[in-house]
Amino acid sequence: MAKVNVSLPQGTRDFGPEVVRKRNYILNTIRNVFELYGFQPLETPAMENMETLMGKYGEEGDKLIFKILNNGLNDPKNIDKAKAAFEKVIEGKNDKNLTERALRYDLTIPFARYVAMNQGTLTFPFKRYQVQPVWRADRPQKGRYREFYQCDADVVGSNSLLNEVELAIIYLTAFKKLGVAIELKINNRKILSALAERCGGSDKMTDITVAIDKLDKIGLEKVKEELLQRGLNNEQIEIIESYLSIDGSNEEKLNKAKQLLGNIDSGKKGIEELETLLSLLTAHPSQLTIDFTLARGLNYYTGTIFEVKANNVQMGSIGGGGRYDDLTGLFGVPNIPGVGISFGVDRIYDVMEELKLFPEEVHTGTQVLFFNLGENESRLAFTAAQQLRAKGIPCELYHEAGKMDKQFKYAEKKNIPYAAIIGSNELKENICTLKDLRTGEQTKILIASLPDYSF
RNA sequence: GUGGCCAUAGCUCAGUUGGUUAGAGCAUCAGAUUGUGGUUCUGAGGGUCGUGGGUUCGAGCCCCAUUGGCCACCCCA
Repeated sequence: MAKVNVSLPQGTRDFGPEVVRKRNYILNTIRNVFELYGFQPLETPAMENMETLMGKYGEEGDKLIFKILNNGLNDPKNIDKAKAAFEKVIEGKNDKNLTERALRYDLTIPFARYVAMNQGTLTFPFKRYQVQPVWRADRPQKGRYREFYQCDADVVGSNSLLNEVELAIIYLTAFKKLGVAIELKINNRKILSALAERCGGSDKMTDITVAIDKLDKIGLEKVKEELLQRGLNNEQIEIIESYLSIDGSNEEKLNKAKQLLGNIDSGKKGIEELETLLSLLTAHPSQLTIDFTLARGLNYYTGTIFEVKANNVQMGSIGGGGRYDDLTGLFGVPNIPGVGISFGVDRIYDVMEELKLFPEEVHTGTQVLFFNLGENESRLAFTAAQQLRAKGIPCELYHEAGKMDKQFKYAEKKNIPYAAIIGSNELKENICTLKDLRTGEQTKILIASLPDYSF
């Protein structure tokens, strides 16, 4: 065998037939739930103009954007410009003479761009879902890839909390259908901003959220250390500590939060929103957890924030989202509020694989394999196969007359449940030996009645 | 971007303090078996030991570099 010396770019993967079937199972399940709630599909290009993406994901995010080199850099008339641009890029600045396009980093910003561009023609509230790959120049590790799919649903043009309620139910419904046990964590950015206000100023907001988001990972002491490093004083840290130590049932947590932050406008508003949300979701209490330590990295969130954690498995969040007041403002169209959620498809796949949650049926494609046992036999088999296909039953005719041994093994490997054997004996009587390969049982039936058999 | 561990057949892995021709299981192919697979038995193919350099009489093993994988940090889905 020739030595194959090719490889894949770091952090990317091929998806073989089995894997694609499982992935489609996940995606179709989620898509169906989206459709059920009136969301419409949208697709945007793999690449965007650099300025659409830059500066939208924070300093760290900018570094992780995959940039696309311009064409024609070696053209003599461009060489000087390209060299100058390269110098600038080395200094950490982008330059259009070297790169003016980049691969999309998430689906939310391209969506905001789309809404901004089409605001005149869209019917609001506009509800869309989008399932496409995104790219990040991150170093791969467990549950983290350089190319991965996001599966987002957003509603823009509505301030109603009803949207949050529906999105929460979409999460719960989709994961229930997939058989994945989850906890849906909820918090509200307004509460976090009230906390920042109590600690001396809204300019501390980012420092506080970044630090407390790590609580479950590094523990309280380390969080306090980090807060100190980020320039907060002991009095302020004490307030944050009392905030973080809030525990109990959702109701108890809300009461304690009221005592701490209820006299600040944004805190009061945030707590009210959480209360309303919970009161509308009373049918699903056990999976909903208020988590005041939940902060979410993306800074454009302004209200409710969500995060989905799978139970019984070591894995980062498998979904997240939240409300943003003014995402399209970035593209010159202010005052279009929105709220959205995202499913981490690749991580959901890994979780389902680890917990063995894929149903048996996802493996089967072809239902019937017609054996090829000679020229005349296969002609008849071919006709029969066409009749089954006309009925919508996926089937195959073995590609050449070969040993039965081989044909059985082919069926076994492809997980085909039925073998239809038409040999010289069957040919004479116009019948077919139909064998169920899972049980080993076989029956003879008329070829003419094959399309009516319930496979 | 920073750090740790790893890389031997298609896959999972052995390979002794550096020593002759690098092994096993699974998988593949062929035969035992001319119309009944999954079991069993027999046999075969398959490797410049990730790549490049170095040390040595001699390197799969030691050293350096490089690429890739896994894991942690940063960040995130």
